[in-house]
Amino acid sequence: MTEPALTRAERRRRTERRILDAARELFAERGFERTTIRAVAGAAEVDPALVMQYFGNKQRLFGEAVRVARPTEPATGPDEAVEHLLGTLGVKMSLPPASLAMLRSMLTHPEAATTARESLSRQVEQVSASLPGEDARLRAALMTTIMLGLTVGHQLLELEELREASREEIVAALRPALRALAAPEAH
Amino acid sequence: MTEPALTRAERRRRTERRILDAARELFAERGFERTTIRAVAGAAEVDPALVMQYFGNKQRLFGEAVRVARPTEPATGPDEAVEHLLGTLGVKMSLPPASLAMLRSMLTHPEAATTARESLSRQVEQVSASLPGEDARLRAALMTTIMLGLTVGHQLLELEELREASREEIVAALRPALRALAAPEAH
DNA sequence: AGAGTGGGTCAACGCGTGTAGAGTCGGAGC
DNA sequence: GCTCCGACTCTACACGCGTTGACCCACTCT
Repeated sequence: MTEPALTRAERRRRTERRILDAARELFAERGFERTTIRAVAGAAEVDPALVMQYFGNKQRLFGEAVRVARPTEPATGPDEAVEHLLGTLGVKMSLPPASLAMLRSMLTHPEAATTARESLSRQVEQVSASLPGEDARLRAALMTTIMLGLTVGHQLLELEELREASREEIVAALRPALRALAAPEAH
Repeated sequence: MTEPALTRAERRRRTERRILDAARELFAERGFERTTIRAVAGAAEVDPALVMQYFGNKQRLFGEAVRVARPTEPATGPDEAVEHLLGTLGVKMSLPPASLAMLRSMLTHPEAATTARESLSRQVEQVSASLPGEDARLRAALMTTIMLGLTVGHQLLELEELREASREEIVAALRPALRALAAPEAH
C-alpha cells in the first residue's frame, strides 16, 4: 500500500520525539513526582523500557523535556524593557510546554528549582541592564517576579479572575505598574 | 525528681502538636509528595503508625497542617488596600509555616491548588472591593498575583536578588507599582 | 540469501511508600 | 490493688514505582 519509506534513523527520531512530547505534556500538567515513566510511555504508545533506553533515567528525561532555547535580547531602555516583558506573554498567554513543565515542578523538585532560578536570574540581569537608578537590580527583580506571579496565577493555578480577561486587557492594566518600577523618577 | 504531672489528654495534645509541627515544616520544605509519613514521624520522634492513628491518612494530615486562621479585614480605599497588601509581608518577610506548606505544594498537589485558589480569590475579592474603576477585579487580581510572585520568588525559590534586599527596600520599590494598579487614573 | 544490527517488547526485581491490625505497657479510675 | 483504657509501638502487607536484562523480529547490508 502506501510506502512507509521511513529509514531507521527517522523512525528512531520520530518515536524519541513522541516520548519527549508526551513527557513535556505530562510534566507540565502534573509535575515531576506525579508523572510516571509508565504514564509517559503510555501516552507515547511505547513500552516503558524504551523510555529508559532512550533517556537513561527519569531525571534525564525531565532534563531533556525541560530544555528550552533561550534567546537573549540586548538591553536598550526602560520602556523597551517593559514592552519586552509584556511581549513575553505570547499569544493567548501560553508558554511553551517545556517552560510550563519546568515551572510546574520548580517548587517541589530541586533541579527544576535550580533551572528556574538560573532562568529568572538571567532575566533579572537583562532587565536590570536597561534600567536607570541605583536599585535597578532590585526593581528588575520585582518586575521579573511580577511576571512570574502572573504566569503562575494564570497558567498553572488557572485563576478565574485572570482567565476571564484577555491578553490585551492584562497587558494594558499591567503596563503602568511595570513602568512605575522601570522608571521610578518619572511617575 | 521533677513532677511530670502531665495528664493523658495533655500528653496526647502535646504529641499531636509535635506531629503537626513536624509535618508543617516538612511539607513547607519539600512539598506533599516528597514528604513521607515516616519522615514526619521521625522528626516528631514518634512511630509512623501513630501519625496514621491521629490523622487517618496523609491527605488529612496535610489538610490539618495547612489549615490557617484567615483574618478578613474590611475594605476601605485604594491606598489602604495597597498598604494592607504590603503589610502582608510580615517582619523579615516570612509567612507562617502552614501557608508556606500550602504554597509549596500548590503547583503539584490538586488539593493544595484548590486551597490556594480559594485563598487568592478571597484576597482578590477583598482588594477589589476597595478599588475604583470598572476593571477593578482584574487590577485586584494583578495586585494579588504580584504578591504571589514575590512570595514565591522570595520564600520558596529564594532568589538571591530578592534575598539581598531588606523588607523596607522591597516595600518602597513595590509601592508605586501597586499604587499604579490601585488607582490607575491618578498617575 | 544469509548474517547482523538495532528499534522495540516482555517479564521481573527491589525498594520505599501509605496503610492496617495486633500487641504492649503504664497510668487512671473504682 | 486490680482492672480497664488509651497512648503508643511492632510487624507486616499490598501496591506502584524506577529500573534492568533477556529477548524478538524486521529491516539493512554484503
